[in-house]
Amino acid sequence: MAEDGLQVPAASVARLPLYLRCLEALCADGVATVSSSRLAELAGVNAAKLRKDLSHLGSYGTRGVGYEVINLTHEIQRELGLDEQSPVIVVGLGNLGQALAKHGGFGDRGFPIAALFDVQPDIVGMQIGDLIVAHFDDLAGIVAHYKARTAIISTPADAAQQVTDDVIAAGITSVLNFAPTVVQVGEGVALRQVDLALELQILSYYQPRSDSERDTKLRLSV
Amino acid sequence: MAEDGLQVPAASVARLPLYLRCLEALCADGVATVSSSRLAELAGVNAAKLRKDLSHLGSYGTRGVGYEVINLTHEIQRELGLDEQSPVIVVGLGNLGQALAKHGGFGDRGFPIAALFDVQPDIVGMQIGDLIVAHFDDLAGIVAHYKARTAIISTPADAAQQVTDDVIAAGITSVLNFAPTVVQVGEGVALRQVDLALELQILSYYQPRSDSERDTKLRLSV
DNA sequence: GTGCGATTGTGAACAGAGGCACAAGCTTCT
DNA sequence: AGAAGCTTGTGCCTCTGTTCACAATCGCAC
Repeated sequence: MAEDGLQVPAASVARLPLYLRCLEALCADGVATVSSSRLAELAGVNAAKLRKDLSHLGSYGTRGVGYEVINLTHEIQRELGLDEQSPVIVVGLGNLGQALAKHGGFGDRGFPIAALFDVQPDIVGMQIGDLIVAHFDDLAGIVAHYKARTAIISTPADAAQQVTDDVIAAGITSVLNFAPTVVQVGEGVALRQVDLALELQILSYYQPRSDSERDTKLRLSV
Repeated sequence: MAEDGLQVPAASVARLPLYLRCLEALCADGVATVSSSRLAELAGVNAAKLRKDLSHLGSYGTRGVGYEVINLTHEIQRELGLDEQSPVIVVGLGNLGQALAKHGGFGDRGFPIAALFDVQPDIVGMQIGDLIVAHFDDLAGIVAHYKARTAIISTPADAAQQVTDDVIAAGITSVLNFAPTVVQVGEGVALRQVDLALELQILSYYQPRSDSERDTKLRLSV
């Protein structure tokens, strides 16, 4: 099935970066070869699922041996389009936005932060890390200059949709939304939404509760 | 099917907080009643799916009319176990941890931050928001005192598993892990993992790419 | 060169989630 | 009271995703 060009299932795509992170850890430990069962254990998934996920990007394992760590790393990176750097902008530099801007994990993984935007007078002009916060009015030119394709939205909820529309108009094609609201994007724009408080509420359901009509049986989440 | 006590499907549970947030917005706008199609539009989901999700917690709609906003809000809160406050601790107060600690969205939604922990001498004792960062050695007593059940882990990756084991030993039963590594928990502990860089890598796959063997057809994510 | 233990890749069965479409049931209007 | 018009709740079908289990294949030892 190698090189068939057909799309990888969304569920598999969502796990590939996880495998990648595990592979990088193995590589750092000097491990040259890894079996599906070992890698699956590290990633916390079923081994057969991992093999099927990897099979979508071709046959890069060796039967009887396993996967060559470096090789598999590169294949996943290629499949995800991580072979080149992709500059990212951050819009909205409140607490969370500032933390994201200072967070080293993005640049390390091929997503250097190219520019920061806000509209608040006390935030525009502020230095965060190596960057100065620009005014959102200057969005279009800066996005074009850095060829940024991805935007992280960490504005208040009521600004998120407008900001999303604006960054898309400026040429952004991927949006990662941290604002606590649903945003809509048109065709051809990829979107992921992360809501921190929402995660806690989901966890809350799985809390043991003996108080009321709910049975006390525990259920594990993923 | 009301009050049947059977578990709500995980996919539905993950959406309930989303509906809750939309309902709160409607309530703030003074809307008293909402139809499944309107609420689904706000939440960005299919109306039939929304109705099915809600049906898992009983019949709280009125045919021909819709759902009473306040009533439905309370039913979802009850189902998720949000009727009482659930104190949360944060472990690891680097950039991200500090932002999470200062983030107002948790306390507003029933998850007051009860205590902060770190081990770095320059961070322990620091004031963040209203709280002073405690040393992780004092974990057990503080968790017991506040009856905290949920921990947010925002430590470096290499500390995450040990910290997770420790907080569980101290009585925590829900873990929200932001450290960029997979952590394992035993039976009876709920876990969710959020990795920010991972989200960008997933988005990367859906970027239009004309460079290589990949077809250029766009695929939208959720 | 042959056999053996290990591991991949995948067909097939299974489970879970999603969505259509419609009957049931409520409200309102005449 | 009866009819009309909505909207919910849900049976059923489809599709996606997961898991099992095993044949195919590899490296290595002898």
